[in-house]
Parts: sequence; C-alpha cells; structure tokens
Amino acid sequence: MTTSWADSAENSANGLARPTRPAYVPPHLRNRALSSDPPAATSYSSSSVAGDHVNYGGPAGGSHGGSSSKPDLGRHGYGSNMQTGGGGGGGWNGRGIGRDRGRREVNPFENEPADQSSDEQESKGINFDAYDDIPVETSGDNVPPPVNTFAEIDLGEALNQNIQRCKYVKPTPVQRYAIPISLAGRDLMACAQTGSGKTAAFCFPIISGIMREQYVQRPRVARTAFPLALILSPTRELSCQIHDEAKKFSYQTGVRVVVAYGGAPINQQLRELERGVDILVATPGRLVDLLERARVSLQMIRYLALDEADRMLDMGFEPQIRKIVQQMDMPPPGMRQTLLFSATFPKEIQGLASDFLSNYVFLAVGRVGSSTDLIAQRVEYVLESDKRSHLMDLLHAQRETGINAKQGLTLVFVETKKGADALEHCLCVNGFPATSIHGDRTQQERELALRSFKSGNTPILVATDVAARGLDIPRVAHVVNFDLPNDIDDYVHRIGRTGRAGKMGLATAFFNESNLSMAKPLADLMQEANQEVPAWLTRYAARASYGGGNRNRRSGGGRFGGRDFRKDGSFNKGADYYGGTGGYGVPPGNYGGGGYGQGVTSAWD
DNA sequence: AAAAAAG
Repeated sequence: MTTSWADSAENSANGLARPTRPAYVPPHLRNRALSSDPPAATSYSSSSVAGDHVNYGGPAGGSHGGSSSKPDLGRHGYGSNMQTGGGGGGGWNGRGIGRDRGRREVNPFENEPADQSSDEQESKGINFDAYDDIPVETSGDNVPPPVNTFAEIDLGEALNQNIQRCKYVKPTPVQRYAIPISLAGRDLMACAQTGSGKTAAFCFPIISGIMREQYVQRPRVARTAFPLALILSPTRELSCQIHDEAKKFSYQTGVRVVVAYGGAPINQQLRELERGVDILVATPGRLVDLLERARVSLQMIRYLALDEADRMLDMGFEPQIRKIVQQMDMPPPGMRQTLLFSATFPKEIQGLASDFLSNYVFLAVGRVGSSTDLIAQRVEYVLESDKRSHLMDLLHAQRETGINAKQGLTLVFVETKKGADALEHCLCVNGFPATSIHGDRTQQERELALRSFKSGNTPILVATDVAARGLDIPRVAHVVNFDLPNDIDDYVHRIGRTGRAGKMGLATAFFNESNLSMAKPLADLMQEANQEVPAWLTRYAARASYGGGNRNRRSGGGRFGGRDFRKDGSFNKGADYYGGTGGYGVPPGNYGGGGYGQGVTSAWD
C-alpha cells in the first residue's frame, strides 16, 4: 500500500491507479497528466519535513480497517478541465482553477483592522505561557502523533501563507493533535477548551485536503451544488464566523467557501452556490431547505465537520442532523471523514455521535479546568428582585474602577428572550449603552447588535443562549450570568466568551433559590478551576438532593467532557477523569515528535 | 421550561 501521494501521482500518471484509491496530481502536472513525463517530486519536497509521521492518503502503517478507506467518489478524468496557468512555483498553489468565472477574489486580509503595531501582540492575544502544561488524552487505534510547528506539516504553500497572514506562529494544543489526525484521514471526536483554536483545527485539514483533490470531477446537474465539505454549527452567527475564518484560510487556494443560514434572503445564497462551492458552512434549517429544493447535494461530501457537536446532537437538533447526515445523499461513515468538535462532550451525546463516526480517534485537550484558570469566576447571592440594581451596581463600579477601561465589553446572559428585551430596555433607560441578541430579533437586528457590541459602540450585550457558544468576540472582559443556565455545560460555554486566546477574563454569576440544581455542579466546577467557592454555595451544594434534575454527568470529576465514553463500563469504571490507560499528560517528546516546548499557543479560534 | 433552527 502506498502511503505517499507522490506514489499515487505516479501510478495515476501511468494509468495504473486502482480506482479504489484517490490519486493526487500536483496542479503543475495536471494538464499533462496523461503524458509519460515522470512525476516530479520537487514541487512539494521542500515543505514535507514531517514525512516521517504525517502521510497523506492514509495513516502510517495503515493497519486499522476503515480509517484508510478514503472515499472514491467517481474521481475519474482528473485534469480534464484543468487550466492552471502554470503560475506560481508551489505544486500546491492551484488557485482559481476554472472556478468563479474570472471574478477577482476579495482579499479577506485587506480590511483587517490595521493593528497599531504596539497593540498587535495584545490584540492577537498570543499568550505563550497560559497553556504550557496541558494534559492530553487520546484514544483509538494507532493514533497519529502530534506536531509542534506548522512547518512540519505540509499543508501547502498557499495555506501556509494564509497562516502567516493570520499571524499564527505556532499551533495551539488542539491543533497540534487534531491536524495530524485529520490529515491522516481519521475520524475525530475532539474536546478542547473554549477559545483554543478549534475552528482552524478542522479548517486546515479540510482546505488542505481539498487543495490536493480539487480536480475531483463533480456531477453536472443544473442548479445543484456539490460541496466537498460540510461544516454545520448551531447558530447563524457562528456559521458566519466560521465562514469568515475559512475564507481567510482559503484565500488564493482555489478552494471556495460558501455560507448558508436562515433569516437572510435565500437568493443571494443560491447565487453564491451556483458559482461553485467546495466548503459549505451552514445552519441545519437552511441546509435542509436547500437539500429539499435540490439546490445542494451531499453526494460528493468527503469531509463533515460539526462544530459545537454536543449541541448539534442534543434533543433540539438531533432529528435535523440525522436527516442531513443519514437520510439524504451523504456518503456513509468510512466513505467520508467526520470531525466533531466541542468544548464539552457529555457521555450520552458521545454515544449518539459514534453513529456518525468510523474507527475514530478521541482527543481531549486541556487539563481539568485549564480554560477556566484564565477566567476568574465569582458567584453572588442575588434575589430575583435585586438582580437589576445589582447588575447596574456592577456596571457602574466597572466604569469607575476602569476594569473595563480599555474598551472592555460586558456580555450579560439571561434565560429568556423576553427577559433579554426587558433588561436591555432597563439598562438603556438607566444610561447604560446596551443592545441585545436573541432568537426573536430579526437576523438584521442580531447582526447589527453583534457588530455594535464588537465595535464597542454598545459595550454591553444582553443575550440568550444564542450567543453562548463559539462566538469569538475579542475584548469581552466580563461575562455576567444574570440568570444561571440549568446545565453546567451551558455555563462552561457562556463563560468561555471571555478569557479567550490565553487572556484573562472575569465571570460573575447571580445565584438564588431558583438555581438550586446548579449549586453542586457549579461549586464542583469552580473548585476544579481553583476558584474560591463561597461558603454559602458549598452549603447549598451539600444540601443538593439526588435526582433533583441534577444529572451530574461528571460524577467522576470530569471536566471538559474529556473522557472517551468507549472506555466506560470496562476497567475504567469509576476511575478519575483522566485516569485512563494512557495518553494523559503526554510527556514532551513522547511521540518522537520532538519536545513540546514552552509556549504552544497562537492560532486561536 | 427555554433556546435554537426554515418560512
């Protein structure tokens, strides 16, 4: 079995390729793929430093079934419609291959806020010390080893340039592990703390993979788009954010990214789809709509990524996700690569998720409480009737003491949409510049509110859980849980809107008798995160009755969903969170990949 | 019970 795509290219060029394996043809060879020219190995050799442990087209050793069976989806006639202009040196730079009908690609880096260079370090939030000593658990067959630098992974010249343009210096911990696993073609279930660079972790391998294979011939059906990759997320704003990121990563790679979500006119999205799509980022509802109109087909999907995967598979979303993944025309597990990411991953959801996966690698990055180490957590006992005035006291003090002096933003979570409107109004009336975001507002209003908040124009945002997950809003200095959620995982995601990219953050929660079910999980979480737990909360926690709606999923002391549920029920029953058989706290160099080094952070989501 | 996601 060949493991390098140079070999594959050679086989293909000689017309000997078996149809069961994908064959790579470097762009500079594509328009003469059928000639007898020997394939030159020069175009990529310079960057394939890590050939010893990162092999494209299949895992090294290739001994585990299923994992190497990359889909072969009618890939014939490669090079048939290729017209690379011979431009560029790198064999990877297949820009603009017959796509987009000559339209000039907008430079997504152009309008980047031209950082005041003194502030650049600050704004990019590269904190190289914050994640020094991160425990990692991997499990699964034959797990590909991590890398320490982007340079040792051959992602392709164009993508490397974009990584530089993004000013990512080193891969973050989750990226160090997840990218090689994905590049090896393996399915992946990954848990990593909020704000640790998950988006890039799944985007890089997908973009890189498509760059290698964009010669794939797709069916020609009028008005139907055939994306090669699908990225699903639970909210429209998160899909937009992922789309924006993916656009940057795929600039000048020839890989086209399109976003589709509800609440916005569908026509423009349809036009974008008609211009061609490689990676489709979508929310479930709009995607189902597009599938039912047959404007999108999933039959060519080779990569499926679910962001906030546990949320996507919980009660509200599961039927829609099953429909998309299992009841339309998407290739089954093993014929596609599936990547699931979240900061939390309850066991029961892992069970559901395993339906979508084939011989997957489980990855948990982050020591107990590692994310929340960066977030100072406070809990205050506040009666329902005192919440508003208490919040305004906080905001007022904040304004005085200058905790938020540097344009710090405050994100206030409430339980209901009506509550959000009411609180926003109350704050505005009292002279606090606030706006709000929730599912009853129009999409236009939602996006405006988010922009206004991000820009600091209205530095207070009142939000429902629509804003709890994934949104990357720099400079959120303070998250207030005006109403606590009923699920500790939701709390983890909410406070994760601050303390991102290695920076410090503050989270304040208002607790009262209506939050009794949260007393124990909250106290446990805070303790794990080395936070001071008020004595009154400890008393509530001790009193917390069994079964009172408190399904404490982490009775093992678990944090960040970091255990592979496949280990449950066997020898590990009742063991501590990371007490498994190995992989925990991987010592530097254990994988033969060189030292872990000191700072390992940089490319945050 | 609530929120999100199609119109």
